[in-house]
Amino acid sequence: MATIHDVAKLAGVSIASVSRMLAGENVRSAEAIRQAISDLGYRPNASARGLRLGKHHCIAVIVPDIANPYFAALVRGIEERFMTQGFRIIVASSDEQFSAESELLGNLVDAVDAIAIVPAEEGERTRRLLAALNKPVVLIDRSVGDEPGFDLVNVDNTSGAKAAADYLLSLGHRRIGIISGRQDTVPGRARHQAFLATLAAAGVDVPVEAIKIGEFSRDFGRRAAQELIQQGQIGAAPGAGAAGITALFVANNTMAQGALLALHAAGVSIPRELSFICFDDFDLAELLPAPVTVISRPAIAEGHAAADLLLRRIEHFGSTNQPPLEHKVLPVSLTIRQSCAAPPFN
Amino acid sequence: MATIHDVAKLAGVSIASVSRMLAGENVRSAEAIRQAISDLGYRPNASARGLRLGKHHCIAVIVPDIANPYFAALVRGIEERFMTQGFRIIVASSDEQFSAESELLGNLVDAVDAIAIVPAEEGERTRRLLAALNKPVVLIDRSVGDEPGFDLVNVDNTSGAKAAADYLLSLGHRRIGIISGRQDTVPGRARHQAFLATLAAAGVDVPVEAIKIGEFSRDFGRRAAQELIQQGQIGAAPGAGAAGITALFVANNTMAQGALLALHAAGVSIPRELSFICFDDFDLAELLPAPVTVISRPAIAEGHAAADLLLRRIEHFGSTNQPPLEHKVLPVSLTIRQSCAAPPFN
DNA sequence: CTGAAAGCGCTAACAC
DNA sequence: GTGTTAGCGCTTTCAG
Repeated sequence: MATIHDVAKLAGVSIASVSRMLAGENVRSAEAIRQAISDLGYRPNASARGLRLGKHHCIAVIVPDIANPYFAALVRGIEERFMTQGFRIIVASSDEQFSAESELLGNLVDAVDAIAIVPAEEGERTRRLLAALNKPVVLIDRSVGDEPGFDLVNVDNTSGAKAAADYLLSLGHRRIGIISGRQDTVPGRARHQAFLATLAAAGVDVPVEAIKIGEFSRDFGRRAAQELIQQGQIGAAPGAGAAGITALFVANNTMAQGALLALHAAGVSIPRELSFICFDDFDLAELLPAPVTVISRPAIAEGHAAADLLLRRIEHFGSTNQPPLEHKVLPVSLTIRQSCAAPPFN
Repeated sequence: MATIHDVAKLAGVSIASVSRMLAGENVRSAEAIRQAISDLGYRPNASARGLRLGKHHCIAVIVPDIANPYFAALVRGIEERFMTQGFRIIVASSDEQFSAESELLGNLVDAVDAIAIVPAEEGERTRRLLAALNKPVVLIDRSVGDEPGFDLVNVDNTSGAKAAADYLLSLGHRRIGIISGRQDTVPGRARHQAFLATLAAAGVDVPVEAIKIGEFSRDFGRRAAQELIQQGQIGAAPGAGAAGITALFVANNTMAQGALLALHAAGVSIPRELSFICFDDFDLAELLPAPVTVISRPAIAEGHAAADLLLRRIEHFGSTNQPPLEHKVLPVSLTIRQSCAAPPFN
């Protein structure tokens, strides 16, 4: 690999001139240097530059699971923005584990200029971990306490859950079930509470038997739906099911897929026996026997927004006038398809 | 950030001793050093180490599109292996563009020790580009010419396509259509040819009107299916369609999703009017009105295999006795669900 | 077993 | 405008 010295020698100048030209300064023998650079196929050594400048032009992106389509799209959005700015992206999956996340962060801090993260855990220890990094951080989708102290991008979970509830209500449903994600996360809590509050405001109470709370995973979604079925909440014989629910809200796509799997296996007909609505769109949602009505959110746009916030903060990092903390909330939208209908008589 | 000097001073030794301890050598004051390290929260600076050693403990992973679930799973597999070995992963999407890929590679080479890549293009110029990197490279899914000169991991496309053809044949289909991906790629070619060859061996010819070849994209899949429908190959009135096809093979998941969308929009009933089978499993394939029968491949395992090959090559890199080039072919399997049936009478 | 010192490739004073 | 030079933090000779 050619170094700056080789270039300087070939061009007949000092290494300083080469370095300057590379930095965009005016140099007399610019042409000769350019020539030498291309002759030698010289490219500056990233480690040396990183060592010298304390900058790496590299961002760490940590998500719970890169194989989850939502996170993949999010990463894509972040990538799109940063690549055009000459930054590299290191992506890693935390597996929803604080310990893994903490280890990853430990390995990556020294190699990156900033961190974009969907934290595995929203507790105080995550906030401390992140703060200790002493680097620009942007939180995505989830927060870390009420006063995170970092920029934050997420979607309007409350409006989304409210829209879902209003829609179900407008269809005439009064006995509604809900499968929610972990309540120690912002999306988990916001969606759960907004949904129930909207129903409550309309005089509709959700009995505890019809509330399932657990991991944001396909597996939990499936188990929760199975329980609902076994309890007779869903799919009881028509007429007999006065106690059962006529509609189900599921708080994210992975859980929804699991629930759909269980519902399908049990032969529950959607929307005839049960109206189904969930948060997050997913691939092929429109191809299902009853195309699923969803609250969709803009994953790629979230990635862009997060990148923009981070870029701004990187720019001002170290200087005294930090831009104020920003919390960007992106809108979600109700995509009506065919998984919801008026409740059956009984 | 604490440096090795701080640690040395606190432990009352020279920086050399600290460095040695870190390298695993025996040192008298190991205990004091360990203490100092943890007191200061010291972690070696990656750039400095990279500069000094010419190694970065970092791998570049380049895929066409990280938002494609197959590639996301592949990346996950690679990640799993490397993370436990203390390597970082830089992921980037090439968008199926040689130019983008080439630029990415240019930006990344100096920062990584090896490259895992699903090349956007399989031509000679990609081979040259990769060879010029002078780093360990593993090709995944696609090759770069007949003599790539790199380790390669892919799946048994031929057997998979053959299995699909045999299955359709065994069901009694004789008029079969195919939607294939770009023929300048290994998977595109292998699947296409094996499928047609298997049919031909059974005396079944596929008319040119029933062969669609294009991008491996959802969009092309949709267009191809639409054409098939418009041409009267699919969905013609029963009895009238002696010229139409009774089964369709689609060569990958994204095209299959597009085709399914078009078929669904046109009201084609699967498998009553048309049997449908495709390469690659996809999320929720089992939830569709007619759960899709597929040839599934082990994305995560491919990632593991690629990582293992690369690890081995990194280890021996520079030494004289290079391990021989390896081409690892992983098996695929036919997952029978309900999208295929015997052809309708007419 | 240990410390001093050289140097990886680069940038940014500093002096001209 | 230009060249010289001092490190960035680390590993690794080389003496001891």
